Amino acid sequence: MGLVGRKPDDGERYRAILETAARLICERGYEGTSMQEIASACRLTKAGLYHHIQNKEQLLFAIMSYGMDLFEGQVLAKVRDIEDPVERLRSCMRRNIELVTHGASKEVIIILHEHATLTGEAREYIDQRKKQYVRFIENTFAEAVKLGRMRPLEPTIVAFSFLGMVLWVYKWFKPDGRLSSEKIIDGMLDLFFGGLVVPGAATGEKV
Amino acid sequence: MGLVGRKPDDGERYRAILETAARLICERGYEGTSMQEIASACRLTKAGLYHHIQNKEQLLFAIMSYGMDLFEGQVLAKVRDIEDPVERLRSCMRRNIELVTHGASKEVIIILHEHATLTGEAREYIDQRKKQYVRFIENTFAEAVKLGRMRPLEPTIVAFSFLGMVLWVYKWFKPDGRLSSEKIIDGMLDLFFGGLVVPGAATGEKV
DNA sequence: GCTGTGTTACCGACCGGTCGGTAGCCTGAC
DNA sequence: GTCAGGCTACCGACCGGTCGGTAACACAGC
Repeated sequence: MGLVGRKPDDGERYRAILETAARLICERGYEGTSMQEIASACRLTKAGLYHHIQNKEQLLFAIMSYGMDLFEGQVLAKVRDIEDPVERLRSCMRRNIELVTHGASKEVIIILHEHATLTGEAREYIDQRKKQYVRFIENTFAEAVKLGRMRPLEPTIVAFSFLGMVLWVYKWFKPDGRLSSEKIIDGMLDLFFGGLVVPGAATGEKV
Repeated sequence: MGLVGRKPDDGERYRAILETAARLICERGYEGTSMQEIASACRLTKAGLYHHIQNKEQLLFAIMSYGMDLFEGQVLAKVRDIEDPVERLRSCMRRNIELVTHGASKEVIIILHEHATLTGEAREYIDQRKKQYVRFIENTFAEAVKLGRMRPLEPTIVAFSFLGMVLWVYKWFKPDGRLSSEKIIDGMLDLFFGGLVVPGAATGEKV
Protein backbone atom coordinates (compact mmCIF):
# COMPACT_ATOMS: atom_id res chain seq x y z
CA MET A 1 0.00 0.00 0.00
CA GLY A 2 2.27 2.73 -1.31
CA LEU A 3 1.65 6.41 -1.69
CA VAL A 4 0.17 6.35 -5.17
CA GLY A 5 -1.44 3.18 -6.47
CA ARG A 6 -2.81 2.02 -3.23
CA LYS A 7 -5.16 -0.92 -3.01
CA PRO A 8 -8.86 -0.32 -2.85
CA ASP A 9 -8.81 -2.29 0.37
CA ASP A 10 -9.30 -1.18 3.90
CA GLY A 11 -12.09 1.23 4.24
CA GLU A 12 -12.54 1.80 0.53
CA ARG A 13 -13.63 -1.72 -0.34
CA TYR A 14 -15.88 -1.73 2.67
CA ARG A 15 -17.46 1.55 1.69
CA ALA A 16 -17.99 0.28 -1.84
CA ILE A 17 -19.90 -2.65 -0.38
CA LEU A 18 -21.98 -0.29 1.74
CA GLU A 19 -22.84 1.79 -1.29
CA THR A 20 -23.77 -1.19 -3.43
CA ALA A 21 -25.88 -2.66 -0.64
CA ALA A 22 -27.49 0.73 -0.07
CA ARG A 23 -28.47 0.96 -3.74
CA LEU A 24 -30.21 -2.41 -3.63
CA ILE A 25 -31.87 -1.90 -0.25
CA CYS A 26 -33.08 1.52 -1.36
CA GLU A 27 -34.72 -0.06 -4.41
CA ARG A 28 -36.22 -3.21 -2.87
CA GLY A 29 -36.39 -2.48 0.86
CA TYR A 30 -34.36 -4.11 3.62
CA GLU A 31 -36.41 -7.28 4.08
CA GLY A 32 -36.93 -7.52 0.33
CA THR A 33 -33.22 -7.66 -0.42
CA SER A 34 -31.36 -10.93 0.11
CA MET A 35 -27.71 -11.26 1.05
CA GLN A 36 -27.25 -13.31 -2.09
CA GLU A 37 -28.36 -10.36 -4.23
CA ILE A 38 -26.09 -7.98 -2.35
CA ALA A 39 -23.13 -10.34 -2.69
CA SER A 40 -23.69 -10.79 -6.42
CA ALA A 41 -23.96 -7.04 -6.95
CA CYS A 42 -20.60 -6.72 -5.18
CA ARG A 43 -19.18 -9.43 -7.47
CA LEU A 44 -18.76 -11.71 -4.50
CA THR A 45 -20.21 -14.94 -3.25
CA LYS A 46 -22.31 -14.80 -0.15
CA ALA A 47 -19.50 -16.22 1.97
CA GLY A 48 -17.12 -13.69 0.47
CA LEU A 49 -19.43 -10.90 1.48
CA TYR A 50 -19.65 -12.25 5.01
CA HIS A 51 -15.90 -11.87 5.25
CA HIS A 52 -16.45 -8.09 5.34
CA ILE A 53 -19.58 -7.79 7.43
CA GLN A 54 -20.93 -9.43 10.55
CA ASN A 55 -24.56 -9.96 9.63
CA LYS A 56 -27.46 -8.38 7.79
CA GLU A 57 -28.67 -6.08 10.52
CA GLN A 58 -25.18 -4.79 11.23
CA LEU A 59 -24.88 -4.05 7.51
CA LEU A 60 -28.03 -1.94 7.66
CA PHE A 61 -26.71 -0.20 10.75
CA ALA A 62 -23.43 0.60 8.98
CA ILE A 63 -25.35 2.00 5.99
CA MET A 64 -27.46 4.19 8.23
CA SER A 65 -24.47 5.41 10.23
CA TYR A 66 -22.72 6.31 7.00
CA GLY A 67 -25.90 8.04 5.86
CA MET A 68 -26.02 10.09 9.05
CA ASP A 69 -22.37 11.06 8.57
CA LEU A 70 -23.16 12.15 5.04
CA PHE A 71 -26.21 14.06 6.14
CA GLU A 72 -24.47 15.84 8.98
CA GLY A 73 -21.59 16.73 6.68
CA GLN A 74 -23.72 18.09 3.87
CA VAL A 75 -26.47 19.76 5.86
CA LEU A 76 -25.81 20.33 9.54
CA ALA A 77 -22.12 21.25 9.30
CA LYS A 78 -22.76 23.62 6.39
CA VAL A 79 -25.50 25.64 8.07
CA ARG A 80 -24.62 25.40 11.75
CA ASP A 81 -22.55 28.57 11.79
CA ILE A 82 -24.93 30.81 9.89
CA GLU A 83 -25.62 33.64 12.29
CA ASP A 84 -29.10 34.69 11.27
CA PRO A 85 -31.48 31.97 12.52
CA VAL A 86 -34.01 32.52 9.73
CA GLU A 87 -31.34 32.28 7.08
CA ARG A 88 -30.00 29.20 8.88
CA LEU A 89 -33.38 27.52 8.57
CA ARG A 90 -33.74 28.54 4.93
CA SER A 91 -30.33 27.17 4.05
CA CYS A 92 -31.12 24.04 6.02
CA MET A 93 -34.30 23.47 4.02
CA ARG A 94 -32.50 24.06 0.74
CA ARG A 95 -29.67 21.63 1.49
CA ASN A 96 -32.00 19.05 2.92
CA ILE A 97 -34.17 19.00 -0.19
CA GLU A 98 -31.07 18.81 -2.36
CA LEU A 99 -29.85 15.79 -0.44
CA VAL A 100 -33.17 13.99 -0.84
CA THR A 101 -33.63 14.80 -4.53
CA HIS A 102 -30.12 14.50 -5.94
CA GLY A 103 -30.15 10.72 -5.83
CA ALA A 104 -26.53 10.63 -4.72
CA SER A 105 -27.19 9.37 -1.25
CA LYS A 106 -29.31 6.22 -1.17
CA GLU A 107 -28.20 5.85 2.44
CA VAL A 108 -30.23 8.87 3.53
CA ILE A 109 -33.35 7.55 1.79
CA ILE A 110 -32.89 4.27 3.64
CA ILE A 111 -32.71 6.12 6.95
CA LEU A 112 -35.97 7.83 6.07
CA HIS A 113 -37.82 4.77 4.85
CA GLU A 114 -36.63 2.08 7.24
CA HIS A 115 -37.41 4.13 10.32
CA ALA A 116 -38.57 1.12 12.34
CA THR A 117 -36.44 -1.69 10.96
CA LEU A 118 -33.43 -1.62 13.27
CA THR A 119 -33.78 -2.98 16.81
CA GLY A 120 -32.06 -2.65 20.15
CA GLU A 121 -29.00 -0.48 20.64
CA ALA A 122 -28.46 0.18 16.95
CA ARG A 123 -31.97 1.58 16.70
CA GLU A 124 -31.43 3.76 19.75
CA TYR A 125 -28.15 5.12 18.39
CA ILE A 126 -29.62 6.17 15.05
CA ASP A 127 -32.76 7.55 16.68
CA GLN A 128 -30.61 9.68 18.95
CA ARG A 129 -28.68 11.16 16.04
CA LYS A 130 -32.00 11.94 14.34
CA LYS A 131 -33.28 13.55 17.51
CA GLN A 132 -30.24 15.83 17.60
CA TYR A 133 -31.26 17.19 14.23
CA VAL A 134 -34.82 17.80 15.37
CA ARG A 135 -33.45 19.65 18.40
CA PHE A 136 -31.23 21.75 16.16
CA ILE A 137 -34.26 22.89 14.17
CA GLU A 138 -36.30 23.51 17.30
CA ASN A 139 -33.52 25.61 18.79
CA THR A 140 -32.94 27.63 15.65
CA PHE A 141 -36.66 28.32 15.48
CA ALA A 142 -36.71 29.36 19.15
CA GLU A 143 -33.83 31.71 18.43
CA ALA A 144 -35.82 33.33 15.62
CA VAL A 145 -38.79 33.70 17.95
CA LYS A 146 -36.62 35.36 20.57
CA LEU A 147 -35.49 37.89 17.96
CA GLY A 148 -39.14 38.57 17.14
CA ARG A 149 -38.71 37.23 13.64
CA MET A 150 -41.14 34.33 13.97
CA ARG A 151 -44.41 33.70 15.74
CA PRO A 152 -44.11 31.72 18.99
CA LEU A 153 -45.59 28.40 17.87
CA GLU A 154 -44.96 24.96 19.40
CA PRO A 155 -41.28 24.34 18.49
CA THR A 156 -41.57 20.57 18.08
CA ILE A 157 -44.57 20.86 15.80
CA VAL A 158 -42.81 23.48 13.71
CA ALA A 159 -39.73 21.26 13.48
CA PHE A 160 -41.66 18.15 12.45
CA SER A 161 -43.74 20.16 9.97
CA PHE A 162 -40.56 21.49 8.44
CA LEU A 163 -39.15 17.99 8.26
CA GLY A 164 -42.37 16.46 6.98
CA MET A 165 -42.59 18.87 4.06
CA VAL A 166 -38.97 18.39 3.17
CA LEU A 167 -38.48 14.67 3.76
CA TRP A 168 -41.80 13.49 2.34
CA VAL A 169 -40.33 14.51 -1.00
CA TYR A 170 -38.55 11.16 -1.19
CA LYS A 171 -41.92 9.47 -1.65
CA TRP A 172 -43.06 11.39 -4.70
CA PHE A 173 -40.07 13.06 -6.34
CA LYS A 174 -39.20 11.90 -9.85
CA PRO A 175 -35.83 13.06 -11.27
CA ASP A 176 -37.28 13.46 -14.76
CA GLY A 177 -40.59 14.93 -13.64
CA ARG A 178 -42.10 18.34 -14.20
CA LEU A 179 -40.92 19.63 -10.83
CA SER A 180 -37.17 19.98 -10.65
CA SER A 181 -35.24 20.01 -7.42
CA GLU A 182 -34.77 23.78 -7.79
CA LYS A 183 -38.48 24.44 -8.25
CA ILE A 184 -39.31 22.42 -5.16
CA ILE A 185 -36.74 24.30 -3.12
CA ASP A 186 -37.99 27.70 -4.26
CA GLY A 187 -41.63 26.72 -3.81
CA MET A 188 -41.23 25.29 -0.33
CA LEU A 189 -39.08 28.18 0.87
CA ASP A 190 -41.70 30.61 -0.40
CA LEU A 191 -44.52 28.65 1.22
CA PHE A 192 -42.90 27.96 4.58
CA PHE A 193 -41.26 31.34 5.13
CA GLY A 194 -43.54 33.54 3.04
CA GLY A 195 -46.84 32.17 4.29
CA LEU A 196 -49.81 30.79 2.44
CA VAL A 197 -52.77 32.94 3.30
CA VAL A 198 -52.99 36.45 1.87
CA PRO A 199 -52.08 38.83 4.73
CA GLY A 200 -54.96 41.26 4.24
CA ALA A 201 -57.77 38.75 3.74
CA ALA A 202 -59.42 37.86 7.03
CA THR A 203 -61.41 34.63 7.26
CA GLY A 204 -64.54 34.71 5.16
CA GLU A 205 -63.87 38.25 4.02
CA LYS A 206 -64.70 39.01 0.41
CA VAL A 207 -62.16 40.53 -1.93
CA MET B 1 -78.19 -19.16 10.22
CA GLY B 2 -81.26 -17.70 11.92
CA LEU B 3 -82.30 -14.11 12.24
CA VAL B 4 -80.21 -13.31 15.29
CA GLY B 5 -77.03 -15.33 15.78
CA ARG B 6 -75.87 -15.26 12.22
CA LYS B 7 -72.54 -16.68 11.24
CA PRO B 8 -69.60 -14.32 10.95
CA ASP B 9 -69.06 -15.58 7.44
CA ASP B 10 -69.45 -13.77 4.16
CA GLY B 11 -67.53 -10.57 3.97
CA GLU B 12 -67.18 -10.26 7.72
CA ARG B 13 -64.72 -13.10 8.10
CA TYR B 14 -62.75 -11.79 5.15
CA ARG B 15 -62.61 -8.30 6.58
CA ALA B 16 -61.47 -9.69 9.94
CA ILE B 17 -58.59 -11.39 8.13
CA LEU B 18 -57.72 -8.13 6.40
CA GLU B 19 -57.65 -6.28 9.69
CA THR B 20 -55.54 -8.90 11.44
CA ALA B 21 -53.11 -9.01 8.53
CA ALA B 22 -53.01 -5.21 8.45
CA ARG B 23 -52.08 -5.09 12.12
CA LEU B 24 -49.15 -7.44 11.62
CA ILE B 25 -47.93 -5.87 8.37
CA CYS B 26 -48.15 -2.43 9.95
CA GLU B 27 -45.93 -3.61 12.80
CA ARG B 28 -43.35 -5.68 10.90
CA GLY B 29 -43.59 -4.46 7.31
CA TYR B 30 -44.90 -6.39 4.30
CA GLU B 31 -41.78 -8.37 3.48
CA GLY B 32 -41.09 -8.86 7.17
CA THR B 33 -44.40 -10.61 7.80
CA SER B 34 -44.81 -14.26 6.77
CA MET B 35 -48.03 -15.87 5.70
CA GLN B 36 -47.55 -18.35 8.55
CA GLU B 37 -47.63 -15.50 11.07
CA ILE B 38 -50.72 -13.99 9.49
CA ALA B 39 -52.46 -17.36 9.44
CA SER B 40 -51.64 -18.04 13.09
CA ALA B 41 -52.88 -14.61 14.12
CA CYS B 42 -56.16 -15.44 12.35
CA ARG B 43 -56.29 -18.76 14.20
CA LEU B 44 -55.90 -20.59 10.91
CA THR B 45 -53.36 -22.81 9.28
CA LYS B 46 -51.57 -21.42 6.26
CA ALA B 47 -53.68 -23.59 3.96
CA GLY B 48 -56.81 -22.37 5.70
CA LEU B 49 -55.77 -18.78 5.14
CA TYR B 50 -55.19 -19.45 1.45
CA HIS B 51 -58.80 -20.57 1.20
CA HIS B 52 -59.80 -16.93 1.66
CA ILE B 53 -57.11 -15.13 -0.32
CA GLN B 54 -55.31 -15.67 -3.59
CA ASN B 55 -51.73 -14.82 -2.68
CA LYS B 56 -49.66 -12.48 -0.56
CA GLU B 57 -49.55 -9.53 -2.93
CA GLN B 58 -53.30 -9.67 -3.54
CA LEU B 59 -53.74 -9.61 0.23
CA LEU B 60 -51.70 -6.40 0.44
CA PHE B 61 -53.71 -4.95 -2.42
CA ALA B 62 -56.98 -5.78 -0.64
CA ILE B 63 -55.69 -4.14 2.55
CA MET B 64 -54.69 -1.01 0.66
CA SER B 65 -57.98 -0.82 -1.23
CA TYR B 66 -59.85 -1.13 2.05
CA GLY B 67 -57.58 1.58 3.47
CA MET B 68 -58.39 3.89 0.58
CA ASP B 69 -62.11 3.27 1.10
CA LEU B 70 -61.69 4.10 4.75
CA PHE B 71 -59.69 7.21 3.97
CA GLU B 72 -62.08 8.49 1.36
CA GLY B 73 -65.01 7.87 3.67
CA GLN B 74 -63.51 9.59 6.69
CA VAL B 75 -61.71 12.47 4.98
CA LEU B 76 -62.65 13.18 1.39
CA ALA B 77 -66.38 12.50 1.67
CA LYS B 78 -66.67 14.55 4.85
CA VAL B 79 -65.00 17.70 3.50
CA ARG B 80 -65.82 17.59 -0.20
CA ASP B 81 -68.99 19.65 0.15
CA ILE B 82 -67.66 22.41 2.36
CA GLU B 83 -68.23 25.55 0.35
CA ASP B 84 -65.42 27.77 1.57
CA PRO B 85 -62.17 26.42 0.06
CA VAL B 86 -59.98 27.56 2.96
CA GLU B 87 -62.28 25.94 5.46
CA ARG B 88 -62.32 22.84 3.26
CA LEU B 89 -58.54 22.61 3.45
CA ARG B 90 -58.52 23.22 7.19
CA SER B 91 -61.08 20.50 7.80
CA CYS B 92 -59.15 18.23 5.46
CA MET B 93 -55.96 18.73 7.46
CA ARG B 94 -57.77 18.12 10.74
CA ARG B 95 -59.42 14.89 9.62
CA ASN B 96 -56.29 13.65 7.93
CA ILE B 97 -54.19 14.07 11.08
CA GLU B 98 -56.90 12.38 13.11
CA LEU B 99 -56.87 9.40 10.79
CA VAL B 100 -53.10 9.03 11.05
CA THR B 101 -52.89 9.48 14.81
CA HIS B 102 -55.95 7.63 16.09
CA GLY B 103 -54.41 4.22 15.51
CA ALA B 104 -57.72 2.83 14.31
CA SER B 105 -56.69 2.37 10.73
CA LYS B 106 -53.50 0.38 10.27
CA GLU B 107 -54.49 0.07 6.63
CA VAL B 108 -53.87 3.76 5.98
CA ILE B 109 -50.44 3.58 7.62
CA ILE B 110 -49.59 0.64 5.36
CA ILE B 111 -50.61 2.69 2.30
CA LEU B 112 -48.27 5.44 3.47
CA HIS B 113 -45.32 3.24 4.34
CA GLU B 114 -45.42 0.62 1.58
CA HIS B 115 -45.61 3.18 -1.18
CA ALA B 116 -43.40 1.18 -3.54
CA THR B 117 -44.20 -2.41 -2.60
CA LEU B 118 -47.07 -3.23 -4.96
CA THR B 119 -46.31 -3.87 -8.62
CA GLY B 120 -48.11 -3.86 -11.93
CA GLU B 121 -51.79 -3.02 -12.23
CA ALA B 122 -52.44 -3.13 -8.49
CA ARG B 123 -49.78 -0.47 -7.97
CA GLU B 124 -51.23 1.68 -10.72
CA TYR B 125 -54.73 1.42 -9.28
CA ILE B 126 -53.69 2.54 -5.80
CA ASP B 127 -51.42 5.25 -7.16
CA GLN B 128 -54.29 6.64 -9.18
CA ARG B 129 -56.56 6.84 -6.16
CA LYS B 130 -53.78 8.64 -4.30
CA LYS B 131 -53.33 11.03 -7.20
CA GLN B 132 -57.03 11.90 -7.08
CA TYR B 133 -56.55 13.10 -3.52
CA VAL B 134 -53.55 15.23 -4.49
CA ARG B 135 -55.62 16.75 -7.29
CA PHE B 136 -58.44 17.48 -4.86
CA ILE B 137 -56.05 19.47 -2.67
CA GLU B 138 -54.51 21.25 -5.66
CA ASN B 139 -57.94 22.23 -6.93
CA THR B 140 -59.17 23.44 -3.57
CA PHE B 141 -56.05 25.53 -3.22
CA ALA B 142 -56.50 26.95 -6.72
CA GLU B 143 -60.06 27.85 -5.78
CA ALA B 144 -58.82 29.77 -2.75
CA VAL B 145 -56.30 31.59 -4.93
CA LYS B 146 -59.03 32.57 -7.37
CA LEU B 147 -60.97 34.07 -4.48
CA GLY B 148 -57.90 36.03 -3.50
CA ARG B 149 -57.66 34.19 -0.21
CA MET B 150 -54.29 32.59 -0.84
CA ARG B 151 -51.08 33.54 -2.58
CA PRO B 152 -50.65 32.04 -6.09
CA LEU B 153 -47.95 29.46 -5.36
CA GLU B 154 -47.20 26.29 -7.32
CA PRO B 155 -50.31 24.15 -6.59
CA THR B 156 -48.53 20.78 -6.67
CA ILE B 157 -45.83 21.94 -4.28
CA VAL B 158 -48.43 23.35 -1.92
CA ALA B 159 -50.36 20.09 -2.07
CA PHE B 160 -47.33 17.89 -1.39
CA SER B 161 -46.15 20.22 1.38
CA PHE B 162 -49.56 19.98 2.98
CA LEU B 163 -49.46 16.21 2.69
CA GLY B 164 -45.86 15.95 3.84
CA MET B 165 -46.55 17.85 7.06
CA VAL B 166 -49.64 15.85 7.78
CA LEU B 167 -48.63 12.35 6.71
CA TRP B 168 -45.07 12.42 8.04
CA VAL B 169 -46.74 12.34 11.45
CA TYR B 170 -47.03 8.55 11.18
CA LYS B 171 -43.25 8.31 11.50
CA TRP B 172 -42.89 10.13 14.81
CA PHE B 173 -46.25 10.23 16.57
CA LYS B 174 -46.50 8.40 19.89
CA PRO B 175 -50.00 7.93 21.33
CA ASP B 176 -48.75 8.42 24.89
CA GLY B 177 -46.33 11.21 24.08
CA ARG B 178 -46.30 14.85 25.08
CA LEU B 179 -47.97 15.98 21.86
CA SER B 180 -51.57 14.82 21.65
CA SER B 181 -53.42 14.50 18.39
CA GLU B 182 -55.34 17.68 19.24
CA LYS B 183 -52.19 19.71 19.87
CA ILE B 184 -50.71 18.59 16.57
CA ILE B 185 -53.88 19.53 14.72
CA ASP B 186 -54.04 22.98 16.32
CA GLY B 187 -50.33 23.59 15.84
CA MET B 188 -50.22 22.59 12.20
CA LEU B 189 -53.38 24.52 11.32
CA ASP B 190 -51.91 27.59 12.95
CA LEU B 191 -48.58 27.14 11.17
CA PHE B 192 -49.88 26.30 7.71
CA PHE B 193 -52.75 28.78 7.55
CA GLY B 194 -51.48 31.42 9.97
CA GLY B 195 -47.95 31.67 8.64
CA LEU B 196 -44.61 31.35 10.37
CA VAL B 197 -42.80 34.61 9.88
CA VAL B 198 -43.96 37.68 11.74
CA PRO B 199 -45.75 39.88 9.19
CA GLY B 200 -44.07 43.14 10.14
CA ALA B 201 -40.49 41.89 10.43
CA ALA B 202 -38.67 42.21 7.12
CA THR B 203 -35.61 40.05 6.46
CA GLY B 204 -32.65 41.07 8.57
CA GLU B 205 -34.59 43.86 10.22
CA LYS B 206 -33.90 44.41 13.90
CA VAL B 207 -36.64 44.55 16.48
C1' DG C 1 -87.66 -37.47 8.29
C1' DC C 2 -84.35 -39.37 5.94
C1' DT C 3 -81.02 -39.35 2.29
C1' DG C 4 -78.11 -37.88 -1.66
C1' DT C 5 -75.68 -33.90 -3.49
C1' DG C 6 -73.16 -29.69 -3.36
C1' DT C 7 -70.68 -26.18 -1.04
C1' DT C 8 -67.96 -23.79 2.39
C1' DA C 9 -64.31 -23.66 5.48
C1' DC C 10 -60.63 -25.70 6.89
C1' DC C 11 -56.65 -29.12 7.95
C1' DG C 12 -52.10 -31.99 7.80
C1' DA C 13 -48.60 -32.85 4.87
C1' DC C 14 -45.80 -31.50 1.66
C1' DC C 15 -43.63 -28.95 -2.56
C1' DG C 16 -39.38 -26.61 -4.65
C1' DG C 17 -36.83 -22.96 -3.53
C1' DT C 18 -34.57 -19.39 -0.75
C1' DC C 19 -33.32 -17.46 3.55
C1' DG C 20 -29.25 -15.82 6.70
C1' DG C 21 -25.24 -17.75 8.03
C1' DT C 22 -20.95 -20.94 8.51
C1' DA C 23 -16.98 -24.44 8.13
C1' DG C 24 -13.06 -25.25 5.84
C1' DC C 25 -9.93 -24.81 2.03
C1' DC C 26 -7.13 -22.19 -1.46
C1' DT C 27 -4.20 -18.45 -3.14
C1' DG C 28 -1.52 -14.54 -3.82
C1' DA C 29 0.85 -10.56 -1.68
C1' DC C 30 3.60 -8.97 1.88
C1' DG D 1 4.97 -18.33 6.45
C1' DT D 2 1.37 -15.67 7.67
C1' DC D 3 -2.88 -13.81 6.78
C1' DA D 4 -6.42 -11.05 4.40
C1' DG D 5 -9.65 -12.04 0.95
C1' DG D 6 -11.94 -14.95 -1.33
C1' DC D 7 -13.96 -19.53 -2.75
C1' DT D 8 -16.97 -24.15 -2.72
C1' DA D 9 -20.02 -26.55 -0.31
C1' DC D 10 -23.20 -26.85 2.88
C1' DC D 11 -26.46 -26.09 7.09
C1' DG D 12 -31.24 -25.88 9.34
C1' DA D 13 -35.03 -23.03 9.12
C1' DC D 14 -38.26 -20.91 6.79
C1' DC D 15 -40.44 -18.98 2.56
C1' DG D 16 -44.96 -18.63 -0.41
C1' DG D 17 -47.95 -21.77 -2.10
C1' DT D 18 -50.53 -26.30 -3.16
C1' DC D 19 -52.13 -31.05 -2.56
C1' DG D 20 -55.87 -34.41 -1.33
C1' DG D 21 -58.99 -34.97 2.05
C1' DT D 22 -62.87 -33.95 5.47
C1' DA D 23 -66.25 -32.08 9.03
C1' DA D 24 -70.23 -29.40 8.99
C1' DC D 25 -74.05 -27.73 7.06
C1' DA D 26 -77.78 -26.37 3.44
C1' DC D 27 -81.24 -28.01 0.62
C1' DA D 28 -83.98 -30.67 -2.58
C1' DG D 29 -86.50 -35.10 -3.57
C1' DC D 30 -89.13 -38.54 -2.05
